[in-house]
Amino acid sequence: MNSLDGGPLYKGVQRVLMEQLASGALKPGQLIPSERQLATEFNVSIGTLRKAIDDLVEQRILIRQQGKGTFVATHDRERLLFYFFHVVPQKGLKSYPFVESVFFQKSVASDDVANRLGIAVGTPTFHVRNKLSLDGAPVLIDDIHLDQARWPGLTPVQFKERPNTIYNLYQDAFGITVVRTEERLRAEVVDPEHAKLLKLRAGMPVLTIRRTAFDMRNQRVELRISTVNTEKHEYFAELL
Amino acid sequence: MNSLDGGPLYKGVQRVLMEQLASGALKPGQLIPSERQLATEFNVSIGTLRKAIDDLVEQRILIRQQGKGTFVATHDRERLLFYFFHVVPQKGLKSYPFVESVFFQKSVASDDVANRLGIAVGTPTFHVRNKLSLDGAPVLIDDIHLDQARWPGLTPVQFKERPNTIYNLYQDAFGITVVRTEERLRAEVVDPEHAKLLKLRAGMPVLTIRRTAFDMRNQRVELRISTVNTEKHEYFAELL
DNA sequence: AAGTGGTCTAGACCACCAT
DNA sequence: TGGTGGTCTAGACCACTTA
Repeated sequence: MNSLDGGPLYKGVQRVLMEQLASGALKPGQLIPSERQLATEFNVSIGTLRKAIDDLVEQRILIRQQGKGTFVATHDRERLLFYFFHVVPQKGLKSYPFVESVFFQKSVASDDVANRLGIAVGTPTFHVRNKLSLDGAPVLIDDIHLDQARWPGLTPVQFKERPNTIYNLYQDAFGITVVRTEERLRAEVVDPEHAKLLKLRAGMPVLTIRRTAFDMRNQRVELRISTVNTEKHEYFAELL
Repeated sequence: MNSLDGGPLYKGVQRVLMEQLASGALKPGQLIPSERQLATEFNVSIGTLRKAIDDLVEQRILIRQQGKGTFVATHDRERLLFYFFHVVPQKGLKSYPFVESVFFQKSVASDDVANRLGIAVGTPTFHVRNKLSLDGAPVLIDDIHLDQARWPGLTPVQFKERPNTIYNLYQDAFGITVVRTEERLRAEVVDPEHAKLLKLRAGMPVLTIRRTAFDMRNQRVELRISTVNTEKHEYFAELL
């Protein structure tokens, strides 16, 4: 009776749960009803209900904790470092970056930015630039591009005085959760502006990462172009 | 009775299956017994048996086909292109690379190679260099390093006249299946030898990918250093 | 002790594939 | 038609957390 059907039963349950998550009816950090409760609510067996949740847990949208319950995932520092930050030292252990704001300005979408965000060229955007340091030295420049229409009233203060990660800010202030990203990497000659910030000589190679982030409804919500000095660091990925 | 226990029952079943796969008792391409059969053999319920297989299917070690059965995965061209080849055109569709052999020689492990393969410096190795072209132009140089002890009797002929992928050769000729890789990427100035092969000017930036491949027993079996011209192509990764 | 997720059972029925 | 994997049920019991 709970509306959505068509395919398998557990997929229907999954869609309903996903919609509640995407709409904000279930908020990040919140404890969701127990499996037994949900099973009776949806009028399915506990096995089917668990199967519906399994996928969401695998996508790290929900987090199961034995004895406590199932929670809606949040974007904490740890999650960022583990799943969304792929620059590591060539030697030594991964660590949290130290972030400094370079600027926050209004802009309009260039050809490249428009294409990657799926908006029209010339659409008003925010352009945020941050400098990230690892082990005391600048290693990475982030150029973040956002559609103004999707982030009404976003201010530099929010960006600069945030205690947590940027994805956490998106989640807290706008109810938008990044669940998936696509990254495209190239080797390029460093741009003069970036060279200065990274304290790199002109003409040196840098790694550029163009990352498109998607929310729970699979909409593009952010384009981030990272420029990385890979003299002492590198990009790491584990692939199946 | 089937030996291995300790944790959950389905993990035990999984370990036994995994051992049969790693030892070659179950070979790539082969149809494994049906779930009902395995369930009675292991003396577990069908649900538990399925749960044991679920993980292996997710790791793409087994492939389920409704109505037909469950098969041991093979390294065909499609799998390679989809899961182990991440260089795509900046514009247009992904395509199969055209591979040419540059050389096949015996060598000894350098510092870097030894570290990444987990062997001692100076250990005898094979060093294979291939040139890969996309859309008619050379884009990528692969430098493959293998521990001679792990690949006894490997010949250039096998490498050059192989109809399929290199991972397929490993599987057919040595019974070694690559199931997981780690990749580390940097931007570097192109090396003169590589520049010539890629028809790149000296001093241009290239993307280097250091990939370590692991088999089913989680042993390091191959180091592949790819040097990529990213003027018209790029490295693509989708991340959760 | 009560509530949660994690494991396991012993089936039934469906969808798909080969013959 | 018979065999396969895919879905679903209605429980039971275990491991863990909190009070």
